[in-house]
Amino acid sequence: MGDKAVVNPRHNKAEVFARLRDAHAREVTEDYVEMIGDLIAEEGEARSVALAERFGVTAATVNNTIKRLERDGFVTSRPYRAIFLTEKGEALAKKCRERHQIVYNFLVSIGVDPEIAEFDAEGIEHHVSEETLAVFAKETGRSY
Amino acid sequence: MGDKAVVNPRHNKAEVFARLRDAHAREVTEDYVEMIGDLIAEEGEARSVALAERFGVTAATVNNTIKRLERDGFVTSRPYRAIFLTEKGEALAKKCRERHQIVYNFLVSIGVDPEIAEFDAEGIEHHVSEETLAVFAKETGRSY
DNA sequence: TTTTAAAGTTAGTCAAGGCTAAATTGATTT
DNA sequence: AAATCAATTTAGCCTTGACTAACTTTAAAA
Ligand SMILES: [Mn+2]
Ligand SMILES: [Mn+2]
Ligand SMILES: [Mn+2]
Ligand SMILES: [Mn+2]
Repeated sequence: MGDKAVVNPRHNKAEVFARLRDAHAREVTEDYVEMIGDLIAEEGEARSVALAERFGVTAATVNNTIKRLERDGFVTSRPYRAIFLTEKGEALAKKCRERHQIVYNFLVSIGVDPEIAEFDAEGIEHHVSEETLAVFAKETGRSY
Repeated sequence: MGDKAVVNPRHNKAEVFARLRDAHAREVTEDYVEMIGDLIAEEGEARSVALAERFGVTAATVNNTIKRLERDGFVTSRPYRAIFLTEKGEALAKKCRERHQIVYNFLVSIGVDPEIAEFDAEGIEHHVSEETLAVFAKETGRSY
């Protein structure tokens, strides 16, 4: 009787959180390659000082992060020189820029103030699956 | 002539990322108080072992986190006993549970598969401002 | 009531991502 | 060519959030 009724274990919650932790681990990398790409496009090159200013962190923090990105094959750099994206880095930057734009456009399209959308998109983008992104893209610009 | 054209500095990008880092710092706390609340509701009490199982982390990790939550005034606990939410913890749990539900419902309502929505909502919820949340709530259930 | 198993704790390690302060290098002025 | 200034790097520190391995306590079985 009763039997603890394991009616619907559905899926392990643990899977959800494992994926969340994965997304987490990629966030800084994604924002950096995107920003490095932006800087190269806007100013011709990406310097540490510009990254530090845009992210609001110290030069030392940028240095550490760039070393990590280099280790992971997303950028190349030589001491006291500018930072460049590898092909792998450019590919990721492109993906992230497009994703960012889709999220931002979607938020604005449903009525979120553009200023607010800019804040929220910066975080949301890292947690949007391909599937959800596709829905966002499809829904954007609809007349509600 | 030219003058470097500082046409539209708008707001500092740095603000956006500062807020992102803030949201980050709150994520684990938010997921824990929500989960502790769920466990108390579902099973009468919140034990470490259940938290470890649901988050997919080790018992040691749960222990560390609970100590931090206790330090920050969200929970109380005594050695080898269950974990309880303080009023502050309950208030946060309630807010997070509602927010989580609104995000999840919204995703499903625009056509995201419920399984996928469960994954994405777990991350997105922490990056949705009050303003965006209000828009999500309003848009949910519309006929598109 | 003793034994055993499960739950919880402690100690020690690690990587990411922040910081400050000090040293170094490169670029611009004088 | 020196001197100076800005940019970058290095060293050392911190917290969070993860782990393993070993230990302790509580609860359940025998
Ligand atoms: Mn971002
Ligand atoms: Mn971005
Ligand atoms: Mn969450
Ligand atoms: Mn949640």
